[in-house]
Amino acid sequence: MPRTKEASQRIREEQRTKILQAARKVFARKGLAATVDDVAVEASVSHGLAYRYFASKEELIYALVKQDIPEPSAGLQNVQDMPGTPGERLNFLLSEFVKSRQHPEIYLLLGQVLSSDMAPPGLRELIHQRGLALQGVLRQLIIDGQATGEVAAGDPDQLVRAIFACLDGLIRWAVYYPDQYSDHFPDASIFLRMLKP
Amino acid sequence: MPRTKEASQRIREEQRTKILQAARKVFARKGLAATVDDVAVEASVSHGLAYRYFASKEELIYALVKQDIPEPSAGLQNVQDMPGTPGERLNFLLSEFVKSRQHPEIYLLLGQVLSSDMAPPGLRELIHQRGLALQGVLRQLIIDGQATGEVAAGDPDQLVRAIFACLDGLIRWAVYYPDQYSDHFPDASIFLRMLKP
Amino acid sequence: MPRTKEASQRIREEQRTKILQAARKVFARKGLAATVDDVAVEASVSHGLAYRYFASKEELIYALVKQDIPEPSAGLQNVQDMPGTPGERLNFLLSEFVKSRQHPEIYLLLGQVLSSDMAPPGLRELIHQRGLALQGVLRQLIIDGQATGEVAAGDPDQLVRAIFACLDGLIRWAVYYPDQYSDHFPDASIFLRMLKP
Amino acid sequence: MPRTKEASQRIREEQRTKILQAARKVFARKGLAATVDDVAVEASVSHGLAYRYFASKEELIYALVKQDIPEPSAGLQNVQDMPGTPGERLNFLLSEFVKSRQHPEIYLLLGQVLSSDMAPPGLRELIHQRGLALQGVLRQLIIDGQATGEVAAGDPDQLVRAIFACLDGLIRWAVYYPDQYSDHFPDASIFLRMLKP
DNA sequence: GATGAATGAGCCTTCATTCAT
DNA sequence: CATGAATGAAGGCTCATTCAT
Repeated sequence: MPRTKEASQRIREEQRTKILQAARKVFARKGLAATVDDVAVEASVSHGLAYRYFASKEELIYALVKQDIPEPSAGLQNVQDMPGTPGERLNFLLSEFVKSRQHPEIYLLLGQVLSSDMAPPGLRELIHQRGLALQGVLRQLIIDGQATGEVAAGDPDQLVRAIFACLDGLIRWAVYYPDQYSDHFPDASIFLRMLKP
Repeated sequence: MPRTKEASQRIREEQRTKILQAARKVFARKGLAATVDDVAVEASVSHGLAYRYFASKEELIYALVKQDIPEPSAGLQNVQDMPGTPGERLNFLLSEFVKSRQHPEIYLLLGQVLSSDMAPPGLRELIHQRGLALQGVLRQLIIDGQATGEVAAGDPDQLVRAIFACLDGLIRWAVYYPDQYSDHFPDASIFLRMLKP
Repeated sequence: MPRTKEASQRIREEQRTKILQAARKVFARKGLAATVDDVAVEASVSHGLAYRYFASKEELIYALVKQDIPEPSAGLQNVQDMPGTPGERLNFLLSEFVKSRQHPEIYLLLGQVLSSDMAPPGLRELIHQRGLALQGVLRQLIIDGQATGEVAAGDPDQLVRAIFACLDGLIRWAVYYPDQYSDHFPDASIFLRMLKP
Repeated sequence: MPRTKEASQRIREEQRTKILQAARKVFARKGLAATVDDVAVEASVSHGLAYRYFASKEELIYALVKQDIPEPSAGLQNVQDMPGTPGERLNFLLSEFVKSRQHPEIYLLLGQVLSSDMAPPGLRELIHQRGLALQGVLRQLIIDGQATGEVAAGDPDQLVRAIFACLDGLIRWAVYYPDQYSDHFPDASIFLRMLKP
């Protein structure tokens, strides 16, 4: 008597999730050159099983990024329409961003995709687009903040880049040296200080 | 008539340099998973020749990092003993650091080494050590600066990490999007602003 | 209420037959490299089920060939003892052979076994033996026919081989280009012409 | 001092030829499912070397068929324009065909490509086209021969198919049982007999 | 000093086979 | 009886490394 449809379905979802989580950890840390077997071992399954869930290593990476990459709408579009001064909204956006990181590895992963030449085609562009979207929102908030005097004068693009760099670098170091970084992950105030007039 | 000892020696050094430069460019951009042949093609030599200068790919990477990583003495130890206020020395140190980057790829390379699992053993530790050394100097200057009121109050470690993150991230983005970043590479002022009281 | 022994038995035989028929179609067309799953899909069962009826892919192939290969007695031995002239018996034998092909795929399958290196050991020999048996009968009839003047003179072995080649090749083409071949499958007369004095 | 250009070139051609010959033997006998390693072992080289000469197993097969498949012009087009009666030209064509086979395995190989589903795309069509071309020439000669009374009456298409079947099957058996077949490979007369009026 | 032919270890992927349900 | 989740051996392919010239 075969397994019930529901049991089968549940197993498939659990395993898929387990493999994706293993892939996140492995690819984020070791780079996309990590082997499917690395992932399988991390997930405590055989590499063969990974191929029942993902047609190829490339598709596994693709599914992982698609699942992990923040939705562009997740607080970006509507931040613009929130009440409060530009400075307050900026504060909110960065705070949210810093707080929302359950999986800092995600950002490492995105970086790996950007820097690896074996990334699935299209993914690099997607990540780039998402980055630009966030950049755009930040940029506008900064310009608005400069108008109200809440943000220091200066080239807004350079300020945006500095923010991005902070985020990128801090996340990176947080993953590699979790002992020293994770507990005291710099809060949003550090970014705001850069923008203080 | 055989080549003179000197000519021979000169050729060896030129080739070695050519290969190392090619390796820097290739490994920094493609990651350590790039092939020895990629490097050889970039250097316009045969892959076989690379093995006459470096015993293995690992050793090539090792030599490259050893050559490129900033010497710990190169302005670190003695910054402490320079004249001027802590704030002035801090300003000087960061300015030097930003200016000194002929090869921003070096920093990408260091990041590749940190994130790849095929890096020569010991290199990760070396890079980490150098980072810690720079961290230490920065940290002390910040503490001193806080004492003189030139630097904002706050956890010095967190400030150091923010600086590092900026450096790391900005360099990374500068390499990947040279059009947008290289010309206007943020100068030291952006870091100093973070530290402003 | 459990199934009765008889119903159970009937189901087993039906399933077994279904799988064997699927296997014939699949292996004959795709070659022995076709997968067990190909067969299971063709039979509309799970691949797991195939293993309840056949211990291995090899055994499935073995059972299939054993079932499909013409029995050596099926009209061979007794053709020799039939009444009529050798020429008449020859005519009868070839006509029977051409007519008896419900499953031309069988012959393709035999060819696949002969040309694949993953065929169960012994099967090749079996097929070869059966071929030789048929050859022997044919050969004797030809020799007898030559004695009576019904068959052209010449090396009987060469004539036998020509007949075999015709059969083999025609069946093959009939399967691959059924539109052009099946309807007008050459009848026995074509073979007889080769033997005409 | 590197090898001279000429020596390198010569080696490359020799090795390429050696690998292609090994591939012919292996693929013709074992089917396209034979491994690249089978080919490499037969050629007494490493499998890695095979990949320096052919980008993939598929391309190896493709190159092999392209090299081995008889040119359509190689005696087909011009047979039509030869002097002599249709019967004489038919005789000539078939004799040439039988004689020209240095590598009877070629025909097995073509059959393997037709019956395998892993054949490079386009190859099947090519082989089919070549077969049809030969068929067309044969068919016309037979029709002409029937007009002059040199060839037996009957459906020309059926006669063509019989000829093809003989060729196909005889070649097959010649390869599998070279002891019995190769020495006494049926000459063209056997085919002509089938066409005798 | 320099080249590129050659090898084989290792990774991606498929599929025969097992087994829990 | 039947299913499909799971495993691992094996084959396609890449690339670090060696070595004859």
